[in-house]
Amino acid sequence: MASARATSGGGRAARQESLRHHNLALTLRHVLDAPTPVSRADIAAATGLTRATVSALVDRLLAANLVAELEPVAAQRAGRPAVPLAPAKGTVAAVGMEVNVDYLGVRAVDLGGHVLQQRVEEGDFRGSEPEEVLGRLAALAGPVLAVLSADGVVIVGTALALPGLVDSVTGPLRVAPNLGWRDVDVVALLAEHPVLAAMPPRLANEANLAARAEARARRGEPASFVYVSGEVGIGAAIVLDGRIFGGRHGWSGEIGHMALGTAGAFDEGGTLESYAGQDALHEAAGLPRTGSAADIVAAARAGEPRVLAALERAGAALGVALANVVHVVDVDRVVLGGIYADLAPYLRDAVLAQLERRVITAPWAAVEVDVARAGRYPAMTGAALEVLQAVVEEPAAWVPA
Amino acid sequence: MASARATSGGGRAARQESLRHHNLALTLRHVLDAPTPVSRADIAAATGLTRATVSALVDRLLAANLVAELEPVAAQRAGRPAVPLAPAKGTVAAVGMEVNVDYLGVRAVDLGGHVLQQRVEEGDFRGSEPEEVLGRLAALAGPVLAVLSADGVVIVGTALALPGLVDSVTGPLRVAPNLGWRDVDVVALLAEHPVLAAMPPRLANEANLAARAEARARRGEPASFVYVSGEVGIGAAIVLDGRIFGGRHGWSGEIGHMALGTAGAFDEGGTLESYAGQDALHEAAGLPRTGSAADIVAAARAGEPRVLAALERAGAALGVALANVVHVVDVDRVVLGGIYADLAPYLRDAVLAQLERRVITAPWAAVEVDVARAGRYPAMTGAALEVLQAVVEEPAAWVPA
DNA sequence: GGCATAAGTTTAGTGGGTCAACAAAATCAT
DNA sequence: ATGATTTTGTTGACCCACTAAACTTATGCC
Repeated sequence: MASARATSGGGRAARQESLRHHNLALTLRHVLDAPTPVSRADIAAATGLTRATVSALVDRLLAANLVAELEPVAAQRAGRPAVPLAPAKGTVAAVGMEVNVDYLGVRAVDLGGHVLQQRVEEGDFRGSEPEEVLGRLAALAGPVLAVLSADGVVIVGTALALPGLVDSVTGPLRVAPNLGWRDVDVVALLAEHPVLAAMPPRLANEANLAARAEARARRGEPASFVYVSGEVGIGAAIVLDGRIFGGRHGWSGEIGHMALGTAGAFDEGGTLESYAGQDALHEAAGLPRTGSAADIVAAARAGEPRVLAALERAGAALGVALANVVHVVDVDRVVLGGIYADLAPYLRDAVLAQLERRVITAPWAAVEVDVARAGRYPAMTGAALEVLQAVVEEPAAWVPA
Repeated sequence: MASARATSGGGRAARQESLRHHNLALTLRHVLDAPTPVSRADIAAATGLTRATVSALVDRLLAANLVAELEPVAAQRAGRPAVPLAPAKGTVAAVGMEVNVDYLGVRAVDLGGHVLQQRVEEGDFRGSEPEEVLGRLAALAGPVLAVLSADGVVIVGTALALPGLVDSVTGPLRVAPNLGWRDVDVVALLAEHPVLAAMPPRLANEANLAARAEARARRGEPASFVYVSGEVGIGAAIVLDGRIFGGRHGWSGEIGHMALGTAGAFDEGGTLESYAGQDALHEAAGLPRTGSAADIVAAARAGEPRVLAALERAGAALGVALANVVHVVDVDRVVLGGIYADLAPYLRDAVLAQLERRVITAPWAAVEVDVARAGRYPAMTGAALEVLQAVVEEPAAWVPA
């Protein structure tokens, strides 16, 4: 498939239909990405299409319930008032799911990004049994899907975020170290539960999906950054112009395993995770190794010196690793997510210091370090957005003939 | 520009014309990428366009001298024999140039990838004066351009490969450590020479352009890899599905500055370049520091133990750095270029060993280590290909109305 | 109420495809 | 040799999605 693309040069023949598909997607994106409702005339002006064409396209989007007309607001200026268009609410949605080390959950999101339904269960899933955990997940998904169906919501599909390596080419979860899972056919196990049998999820890495949610939360701003997801493991995702860059198999951003080196020589020493992972942090801070992230945050807020020192050291390690990432992919923004978002006040300076010191391009393009804005459980939202992406890219498939 | 893209969602309105542009480019790519001449019917079958449409498109490409009809060869099977189509030879070309530490040169390449003209001058340009060096480059370019013009070749444009950081957004060469150049407005300096005044080159990093030549040399094969360019500095380029991934400013792949850490803690120690760069190699091998790469190759072939040990150590450092790259961008192939291509017999095993040991995804997708195949001075070829890319992507601009 | 202005719709026209029939040039079969 | 077969490339009727420009609708302003 990928090699076919490579040989043929990427891209199929464009027919008349392709034109319409392209412009339909363009129009839809315009409605979805706009911070405030837009009119047909706005879309025409922004895209370069004529108003006639936009009208025709919008009609199709309305018929498919992807877009809705709002009540006209009192116009400020002369002329016929515009009909505001916005993403349709609660008509088309996707279901994002997540299994992580200390929680699992299900979240339904519509095209406008609104959460329609949600169920989350906290717990400790280290060294858990996949069958049992996925059973619990299915139990959460059941009522969510039931309510959506009852409300007449069209469910586009489902996706599941996992804290590990998912092979996007061939399917299975290869390994999720902190769950203790290895070579688990997650889709098959979930398919045993009737509620999900008809809707097999696509799987993806937690960090990549969280980054998608973060990209959406930042739409309108420069959309290229490295998202760092600090949990028990450390994942990252590379976002370029609003698109997640997953790599050949979906395994990009595995910075937790980056070699940093310590004593002796470059070929000895630990990985980033061994310096800045949650467990390493607990240990360095003198807290119980299996504690939660909240422990560290509380201790840091209380100003405990040992904890603050541990955080500064972790921040430095993270900064070195991120400098390497910046050297490899040339991005000029880092977004701290997961536990690092909460710990940012105690980490950020150390991260910035290393970036400034090591990144050779820093004099011309300083690397900025931001805190994540996508809210709690971003990977669940991102999983839903991942599925909705299919609608955004090919709305024609969802439009009645 | 980039933010406008981000807000509008990337992509302009498609009109009827866009259809033709797209299909024209598709058809041209098919002729260019095919290992052997193709017929109109072949293109139709491969692209999904009808033969009628392909005929019309090919007529335009013929009129523009982008494609040529060859003499029919004796057909093997029944039916009217096909008219073979191939990239036109010597009708349309681009000029690639390069200034590097120990040579500079100019090379003209046509759409079929054939070298039409070439001038190379060897020398030592460490700590050189930009004005003088660029003057020499212009002196080489003069005759090349003259011959092309005399032959009636349409010159699409020029590009210049440099061993340093070129800001692709705002223009100037920021820094080329091994030339000793800093904040040089290369385009302005070259424009002072009449031959190049009308054809200002676009600038890019040497490794990125070399990787483009390598990608072309491998067309038809899986086209995702990391290209490592070992010269005095160490650069890399990330190639994904045949496209060079340059990053925000064109500064991706700066792995020479990757922190590997040595004694003490992760925040001390050296960069990859300090372990595996050409100067470091010379020093570790006990050869004069300013020697050439040929010295090392000769000594290694002679089997000198100290040299072999130095190469193994450099290979290990490179392997650690490349493992980091693989973790960040998820590619499963490394191509050794520059001096590393010549040194591959003595480095490769050490690189592979580190990759196998450190890359956590290795069990499911082993990272392969290849040797570059793009020949001598790949960045010159790549620079020309970079310019020709514009024709390949938008042939409509070069087709008479 | 009339005029200016802007949003959205209608209708004719155009460009670039498809489809099907046909012409051209070879091999194959008798 | 001659006609049947096969494949390539071309021709012309048709179709679809866009543009352009006129028209209708709905407001603000004087």
